[in-house]
Amino acid sequence: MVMDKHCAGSATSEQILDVAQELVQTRGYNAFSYADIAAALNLKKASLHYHFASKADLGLSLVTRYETRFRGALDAIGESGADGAERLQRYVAIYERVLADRRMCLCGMLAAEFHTLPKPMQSALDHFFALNERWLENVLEIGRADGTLRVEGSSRQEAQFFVAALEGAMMLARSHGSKARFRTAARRLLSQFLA
Amino acid sequence: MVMDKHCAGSATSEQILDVAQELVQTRGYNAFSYADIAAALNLKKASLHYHFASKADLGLSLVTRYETRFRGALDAIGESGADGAERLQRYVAIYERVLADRRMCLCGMLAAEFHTLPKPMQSALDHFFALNERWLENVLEIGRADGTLRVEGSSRQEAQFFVAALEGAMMLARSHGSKARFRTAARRLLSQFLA
DNA sequence: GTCTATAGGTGGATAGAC
DNA sequence: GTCTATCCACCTATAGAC
Repeated sequence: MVMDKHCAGSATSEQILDVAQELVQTRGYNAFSYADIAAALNLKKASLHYHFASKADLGLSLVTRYETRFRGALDAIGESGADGAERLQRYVAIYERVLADRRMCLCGMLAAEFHTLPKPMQSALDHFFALNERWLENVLEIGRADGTLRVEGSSRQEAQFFVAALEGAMMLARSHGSKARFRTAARRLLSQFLA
Repeated sequence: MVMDKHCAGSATSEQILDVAQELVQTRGYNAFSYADIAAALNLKKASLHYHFASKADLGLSLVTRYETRFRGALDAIGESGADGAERLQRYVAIYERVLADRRMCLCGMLAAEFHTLPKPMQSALDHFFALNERWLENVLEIGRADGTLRVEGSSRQEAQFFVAALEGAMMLARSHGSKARFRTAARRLLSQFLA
């Protein structure tokens, strides 16, 4: 694997991203600091700036890495040759995996803080959601064609609704401290699309 | 009208709450400061502490006032003698009114920041959502009884799903800067319940 | 790559004059 | 009720030694 300058992708850089991601998913971008990360990794605050010059850089790396991983999961589904219904179920399964104890979807959390984020992060977020919606739109059309999904009306709008409902369910389930609550809502959402 | 000590409910206190509410709805609890409010009202930071001793007090007042107003709107619907479908439509209309330019539902925004909030605010949030879900559950049962709503399965779970979908739609519509996007999702959600 | 030290700013909060 | 003045903790970020 090729590393760029500064060895982004180094073990330490990845650990920083791991800790930062958990912090953002549980507390949000505006509620975590370099001090939190340094403490978790037994480093000093200043050392973090070697890997990510500014908090904005760190935040952007967070979103792009998240999207890359997410895209990988979507690609895996696409290459599986599954039918529409199976693809949709696996999409929901990705969200369930993302949602650990008190973790919200990284991009769902950042969407709440949207207007306080640096521009590059906002653009990356737009890109993430556009990717999701495009992918889902395609899945809905596949399912409509193969008869495994019941999709009435615009598949574009249905895809947007699907993402919104999932993110909302995650957010509210989290404040109730209940992963089960998310699962119930997710299955409820899924069931209305299954033929 | 009776005022409590400190004249909570005074003109200035209400103005502080108004500004703070807009700030929380657009930026979140962790991304606004007493300095922001002071600047907007041409006051000094220290003066704000006369009305709200701490930021936690201010935050709590924000949520309780919001719930009181929300409850007022729900009561008005309840006393109207409307059928189930009309009640549900009016519930969605409340959310549409809440959503100004870049404003998210106050409690939806705070739900994202949940684990960083002082305990009293967390309890107030739980209370708000419990109120909403109870009220909605009742409406769904009314609609099922009068034949104006199509509700399959547990009305409790359907009510939770309804709130989650609305909040999620609001959050994502906001990061796209489009109120229209929320309306589309809201109508899509409504339509699946209308008989 | 990580450290110490520090700069420069902002956060919420308090004391006391008016 | 609002002000000035101040406190202290914390923030992001930088410079330079090791």
